[in-house]
Amino acid sequence: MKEDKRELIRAAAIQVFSEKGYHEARADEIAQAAGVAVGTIYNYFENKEDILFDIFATEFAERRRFYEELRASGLPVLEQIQRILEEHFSRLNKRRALLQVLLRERFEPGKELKTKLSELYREMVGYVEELVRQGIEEGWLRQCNPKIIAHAIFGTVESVIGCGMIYSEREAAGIFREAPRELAEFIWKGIGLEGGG
Amino acid sequence: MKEDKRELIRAAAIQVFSEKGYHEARADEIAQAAGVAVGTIYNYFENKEDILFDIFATEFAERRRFYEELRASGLPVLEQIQRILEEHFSRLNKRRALLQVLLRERFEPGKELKTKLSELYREMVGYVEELVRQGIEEGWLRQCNPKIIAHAIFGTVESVIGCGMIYSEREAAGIFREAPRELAEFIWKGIGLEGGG
Amino acid sequence: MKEDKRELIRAAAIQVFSEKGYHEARADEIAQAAGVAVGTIYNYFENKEDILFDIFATEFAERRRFYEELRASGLPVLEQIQRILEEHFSRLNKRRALLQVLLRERFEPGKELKTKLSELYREMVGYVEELVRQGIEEGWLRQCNPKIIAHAIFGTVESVIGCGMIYSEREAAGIFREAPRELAEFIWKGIGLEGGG
Amino acid sequence: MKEDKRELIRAAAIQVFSEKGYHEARADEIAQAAGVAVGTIYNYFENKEDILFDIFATEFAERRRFYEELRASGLPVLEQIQRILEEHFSRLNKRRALLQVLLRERFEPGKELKTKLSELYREMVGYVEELVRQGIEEGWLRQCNPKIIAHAIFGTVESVIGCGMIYSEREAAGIFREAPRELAEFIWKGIGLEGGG
DNA sequence: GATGAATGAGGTTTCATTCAT
DNA sequence: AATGAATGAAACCTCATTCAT
Repeated sequence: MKEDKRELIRAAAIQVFSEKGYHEARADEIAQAAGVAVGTIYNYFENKEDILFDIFATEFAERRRFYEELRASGLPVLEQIQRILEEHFSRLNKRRALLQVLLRERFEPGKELKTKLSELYREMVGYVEELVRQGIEEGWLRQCNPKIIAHAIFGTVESVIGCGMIYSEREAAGIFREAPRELAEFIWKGIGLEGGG
Repeated sequence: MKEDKRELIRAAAIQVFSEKGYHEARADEIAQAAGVAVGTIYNYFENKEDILFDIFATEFAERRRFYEELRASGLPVLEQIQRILEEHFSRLNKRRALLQVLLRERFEPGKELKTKLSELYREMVGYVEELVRQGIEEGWLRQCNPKIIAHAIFGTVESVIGCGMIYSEREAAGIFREAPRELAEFIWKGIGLEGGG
Repeated sequence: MKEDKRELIRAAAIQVFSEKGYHEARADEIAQAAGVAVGTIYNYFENKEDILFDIFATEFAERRRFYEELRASGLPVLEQIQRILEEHFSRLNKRRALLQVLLRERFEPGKELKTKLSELYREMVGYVEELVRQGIEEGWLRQCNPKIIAHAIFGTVESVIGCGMIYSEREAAGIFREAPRELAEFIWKGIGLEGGG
Repeated sequence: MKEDKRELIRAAAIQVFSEKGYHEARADEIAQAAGVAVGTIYNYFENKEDILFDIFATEFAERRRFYEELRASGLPVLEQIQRILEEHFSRLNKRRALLQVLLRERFEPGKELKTKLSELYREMVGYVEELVRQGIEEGWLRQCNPKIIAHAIFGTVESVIGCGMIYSEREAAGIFREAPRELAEFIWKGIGLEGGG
């Protein structure tokens, strides 16, 4: 019940943030989108920033869980990376608004939020960085700088999310359909052993 | 003379935007950073949005010129891509603030600005897309979706700029030093012909 | 039963009002201090103002009873004034919070509340004024303006209550201990017949 | 010029605060009373609290100067006390609104303001306390607790100011006319040597 | 009668923009 | 052309009060 309302507001905020951006999103709009009064928002969140932070924290908690299950799975590193991409893209359509918010606001400055979001983001990239590092050690991946490559991988994925913001709905849909396969191959060839498979 | 002052304000705005983000940047701060009065800003720019747009437009005009010279150069496609990366990274350190602004605000919504920025961004990616398309046709690059791959390339590059915002100065410096070589290899292997080089 | 709850809320309100002042006191805080839900407050009081008014009215009703008993007692005027001071100070420690509220909010404006409180306050002072007037008529007190002197007497007493708000607990305790004797002498000499006693 | 505007706003605030009390006074009302836009207030003051503090600080700085000149004057203590009362009452009519604000809000709570105002108030009373202490030492005044008596003196004076808030304009005027003489006598007899003069 | 989540009017404050100097 | 004080619309957020449970 209580969590329902909080969830409702978060969902509305994701929608509005994705349409207008965090700064352009007005508290009343979020309230209206959630079908509640403005004041209600503030019964569940400290302030507007807190909503944004909560969106990041919730999503990243979910990802963290996913990554840790994966890590515990004992699957080969390459397969783990594939799973991450699959997972990511399989949810892209359902959660486009969310991902756009994450993409757009991840460097959002403003006191502590900036620091908090940076931490979360670094942690996310950190998981992939670790995978890459293992891959190299285990000889599945070519020699490379794991941090830079991890960021590059995130970058390729994020660029596709960004397409949702600059192309028409129709065009974006096509991109989203093909992107998983295209990117997997791009990344795979980009970091795999030469001539590898 | 007149352009000097305008340039001064733009430079100040880039600095402030990169530190605080477009929305958190106050007109007064920009003025102060530029060493002029607030009112002066409005003698050279319509409004705050206009400054941001001008930053994008100026930078993109420069890139456009660069791309077009490159296109006219008749160099092999692969070399052209290399030149783009070189150009990009060789200027990264001098222009970090600018690139951070471009990265952070490129999806900035708000009426017409969004449309304008999207257009500029699409155009930029379009150049690379075209190169990739040519590369495939000419048999230098493997079969792939040029639009998606062009975005992916942009994504890898942007991800490195983003590092400047989430790591310490020291750590970022290290990343910036190694990134050009790392990314060039990543991209090259990612899109080159198998076993190619 | 019913009155118990009302009493509980009033007591909590006195506490919170004395700590934060009427305006800074939040309905939730009062509820929490009373150990009830916010809604419950509104089963016993019209609104926040009503609580404040009730605090004044209750206290003033008590004082009124005291003054009228005193008046009916037929005691000499001077003794009556002494009794008032005694009564006041003997209860000061037990009811510091209440007296601070009365002191702080007695000129509280706001539509009808102001008028009501002013009336109550005028009435209180009126009792003393009347005593002073009688004292003069009966020749026990020197010639003076009874209204002004009555206010002055109230003022001296109130100033001591105010000490509770600006000095440390320890220092205030010392003041409260000595104040009754000091003020009684001050007032007595101030209004008594010259050389009188 | 710049100070004129600040002065204008302060004066308007005194007026509005005295009519409605600090908490009921709305920023727009102050602006309107000052004949400026709301925003202008915030070019001269941090926030609403800052205006109130400034009113106190300005007035108390003035009093401090007056007290220190007096102290340096070498006048007999009793005369100094008389001068303080004279000064106070001679300005009462011109500055009724100001004094009402000071009276009403001196215990105003709210974070730091409370502490600051308490300090200022303690300092004010401290001057009189010191005078009383000297008076006792020099044998002009009877033995008494200087701190309590200083507060009592302030209390008598404040009570008269309070009359301005509970009586009609007409009645208050009469009180203000007679109060200086009445109070001076009351205080004088209250603290002077018995049978003294 | 008690509860406390929901409400939304209304307050303070910010800050892009203007314009008289 | 430069200035920067003045502007006031608009945003965030608070909190007294209500009312369904």
